[in-house]
Amino acid sequence: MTKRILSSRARRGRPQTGRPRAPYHHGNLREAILQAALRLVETVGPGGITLRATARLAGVSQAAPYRHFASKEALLAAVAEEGFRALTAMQRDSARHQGDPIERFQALGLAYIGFASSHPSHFRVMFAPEVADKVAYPTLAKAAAEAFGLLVDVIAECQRAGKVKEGDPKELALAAWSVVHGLSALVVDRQLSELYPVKIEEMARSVTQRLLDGLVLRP
Amino acid sequence: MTKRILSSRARRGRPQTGRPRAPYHHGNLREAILQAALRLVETVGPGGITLRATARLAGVSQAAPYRHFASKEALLAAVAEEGFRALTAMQRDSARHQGDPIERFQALGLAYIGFASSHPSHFRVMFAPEVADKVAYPTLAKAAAEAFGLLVDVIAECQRAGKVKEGDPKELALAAWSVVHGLSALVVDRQLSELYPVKIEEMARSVTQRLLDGLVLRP
DNA sequence: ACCTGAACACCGTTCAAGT
DNA sequence: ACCTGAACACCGTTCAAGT
Repeated sequence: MTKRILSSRARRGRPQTGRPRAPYHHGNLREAILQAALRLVETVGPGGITLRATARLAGVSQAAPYRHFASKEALLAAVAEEGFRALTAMQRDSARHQGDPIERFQALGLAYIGFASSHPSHFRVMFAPEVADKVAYPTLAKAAAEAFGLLVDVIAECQRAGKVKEGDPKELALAAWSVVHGLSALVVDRQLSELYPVKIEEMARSVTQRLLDGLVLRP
Repeated sequence: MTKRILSSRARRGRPQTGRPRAPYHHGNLREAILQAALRLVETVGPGGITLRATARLAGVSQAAPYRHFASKEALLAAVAEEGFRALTAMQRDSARHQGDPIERFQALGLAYIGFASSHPSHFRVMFAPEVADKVAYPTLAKAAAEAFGLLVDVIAECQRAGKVKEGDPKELALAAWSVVHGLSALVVDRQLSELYPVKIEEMARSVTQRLLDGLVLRP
């Protein structure tokens, strides 16, 4: 407790004598606050990300974030948006190296679960109730839709190549999203720790395989 | 704000003159607090369930809950446990009426998604990070394991009836759990509102069908 | 034995005031 | 135009004191 006061005081206090102060945060305070929030998510978890702690970490007063974010919710929405961007990038990257569309499809799923298990707190913020209102956060909605779009596209590709059953690719993508999201959520929420003590990657492969067994066209 | 103060004061104030006070909460305060928390979860959502509000609703002082719950986390764990019990009951009930094991299997999945979509806040508490530590809450872990056990049992039944592929029923159950949990989580976290505007039940059927296509034995 | 009141260190948010 | 300080109404948690 005492420790916390001291450290926060120290961090947010006036700059140490000798070091000149940054020029009143030359315009990119929004970015600095967002970066601070992203750092907090990774270090202290979703519960520890408070507006005041973020401001402290960014070296500004507790009221300063309100110049750039309407509320804590809006800050969380920005954090979530960054998460969807990172997820999309990871997925795109892992699919790029696969020649076969079925393998690209599986790579997307594995990358999704990989992102979730390596960034559990960030993943949780992406699906937190606070940011569920997509109408209020259209750029977040767009970032989320882009990740989903990757799946739909690859499934359509598989169908064109005659490797996956016919049907609305969006519906198939929803089934696929449900499995990988489900496993990710169970891992992130630590529901599987004792129930089934195998390695995550192994589970991911087995679970996506079960799904593929249902989607793949058998000659 | 003023409204909130008044209403909380009114609720937690001394009993109105005329009505005799209950006999110092004759021993079932734990139960009363738990019930208050369950009511709060349904009415104000997971974010609104605070220890102080729960105490107010139960008509006791803010410190009273600590006699029965070690922390807010412990209260949430009790709420989550109740949730798993209710889920198990709903699932058991919906499967009871099905003759065919495959249909029982599908009924379990539909009941899971049904529970999640009709009690989204409760569902969220059941998988909240605060209660993820199963070692700290063994009775919660047991309640959660019981729900999973239903799935494993039905899958084993399907296998015995020669209707589902061979394999570790736990592994198959994990795949099944992932799909229904995934869809439930996406629904609860309102990820599907615009992406795919069909009714939840329809999605549930389609998604579980996709899974079955992968598990069912084809002659 | 069980509960209350008051206190402490936090929050999110607002708003007048400073540069 | 952008940020700070102080304030307000909340929290979770602790602890001496009451019945």
